[in-house]
Amino acid sequence: MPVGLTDHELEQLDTLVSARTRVAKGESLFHSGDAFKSLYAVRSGTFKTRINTEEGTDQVTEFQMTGEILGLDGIGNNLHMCDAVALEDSEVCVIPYEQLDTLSQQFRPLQTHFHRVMSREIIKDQNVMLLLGSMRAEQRLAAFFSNLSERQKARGFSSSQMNLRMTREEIGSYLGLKLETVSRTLKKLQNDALIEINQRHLVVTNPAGLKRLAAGKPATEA
Amino acid sequence: MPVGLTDHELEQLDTLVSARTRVAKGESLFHSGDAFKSLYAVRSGTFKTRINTEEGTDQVTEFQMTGEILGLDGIGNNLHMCDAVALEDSEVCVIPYEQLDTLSQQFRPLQTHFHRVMSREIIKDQNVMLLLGSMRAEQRLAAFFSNLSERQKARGFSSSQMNLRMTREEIGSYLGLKLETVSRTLKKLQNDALIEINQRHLVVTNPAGLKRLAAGKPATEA
DNA sequence: CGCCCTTTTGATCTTAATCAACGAATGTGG
DNA sequence: CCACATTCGTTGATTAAGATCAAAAGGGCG
Repeated sequence: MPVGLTDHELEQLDTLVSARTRVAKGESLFHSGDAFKSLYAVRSGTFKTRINTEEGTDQVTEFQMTGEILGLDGIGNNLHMCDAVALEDSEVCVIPYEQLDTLSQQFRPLQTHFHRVMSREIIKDQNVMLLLGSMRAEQRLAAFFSNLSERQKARGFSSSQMNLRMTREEIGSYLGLKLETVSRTLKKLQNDALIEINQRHLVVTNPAGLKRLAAGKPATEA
Repeated sequence: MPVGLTDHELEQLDTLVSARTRVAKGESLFHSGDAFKSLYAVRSGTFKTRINTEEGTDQVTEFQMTGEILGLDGIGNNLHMCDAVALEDSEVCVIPYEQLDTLSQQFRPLQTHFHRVMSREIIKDQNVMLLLGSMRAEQRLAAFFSNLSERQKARGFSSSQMNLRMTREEIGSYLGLKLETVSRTLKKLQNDALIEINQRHLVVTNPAGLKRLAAGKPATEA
């Protein structure tokens, strides 16, 4: 976060993220249509965001882990456009948006940082569009696990071993696949010795191969 | 745009978007990997943005019409993450990002507006994710044309009749379909009397039906 | 322990991709 | 202005990937 601030400024920044909320597994942090007041930073746990279709079905748009921001889509219309649901007991920092905006006016580094966060969200979404628009099932799952693995690593956890917090159906919803396809494709990845998966426990046995597959290359070195 | 500004402030805002650039059909405004310096607002014409995959294939992420903003994905890493290509002879306003940031610090309404623009980009992308993740070909094209139609209308043009600026392949790339599928599906929509399409000339003969189809309902009223 | 949710597995069907050929439009240079 | 080349679009036949339908096995939790 920004540097070179006075004590008073730091204090203000501190108050910005002082409020915390617990969200139990299965509970929602906000719903689509709710008035937008705050962004949220995940302090612990995992969330999914879910967009509702007119048909009644819905689709997972993102999984958020510790440190990631929830609610950016609310700014546009002062309304949340998705549901945010905790996949396990979780805790978030509440970031009142008015206050963030005000502080951004005062501290340019905060503004700069915030713009980057928003832009990176756009970049991330466009990468998902790429995945959904042009990858096959195997590639999608390889990309998904590679991404999870990197995010785990960035948080100081093992990149080769983790417990998935989401069901096959949620993974499928995010990746544009049916849960049966997810299950079958996982087995295929396991047969190819890229991963080992047992229920929710994932072991990445061949990270390089997984990454190559995600990039559309054969899993075995060319 | 913001109101309640002094003459001096208005002048500054004026200089923000004073520079214009022409981009000939087929030419690029920027490329993926280029240093990010400016955002661009389309003054006239049409662009596509295109993201490159590691496999060498690429995918259209967006079509931009008059008034829409190009380059938001550059902020995150100070690097453009996509190519922007003019689909016809076009003109853009150059918005130097440094300057925009500075002015945002001074004029809160500008900051607010800019945040909304970014957030709406996120919302839009997530709607595309929904399209790519869970709609069938017919639905995707119905949604695409409904959207185009609305945007035309918002610009004061006919919502029922327009000239497409993009090829079948570009439409397919954007919608996650092959060009042959686009062609066939267009014929199907035409047979169902929802549209008439002749080369690039599109007539929406049944906008309500098209919208229903886009929403996953049957095109004919229930 | 029993119930329910999740996951796996199998058989079949549907959609869109792929391969292939042709026709239509656009643009270029002579 | 016309002949040619090139890009773009349509159409047909076939294939492949994933969806769907169905059933059973495995885990977790009250």
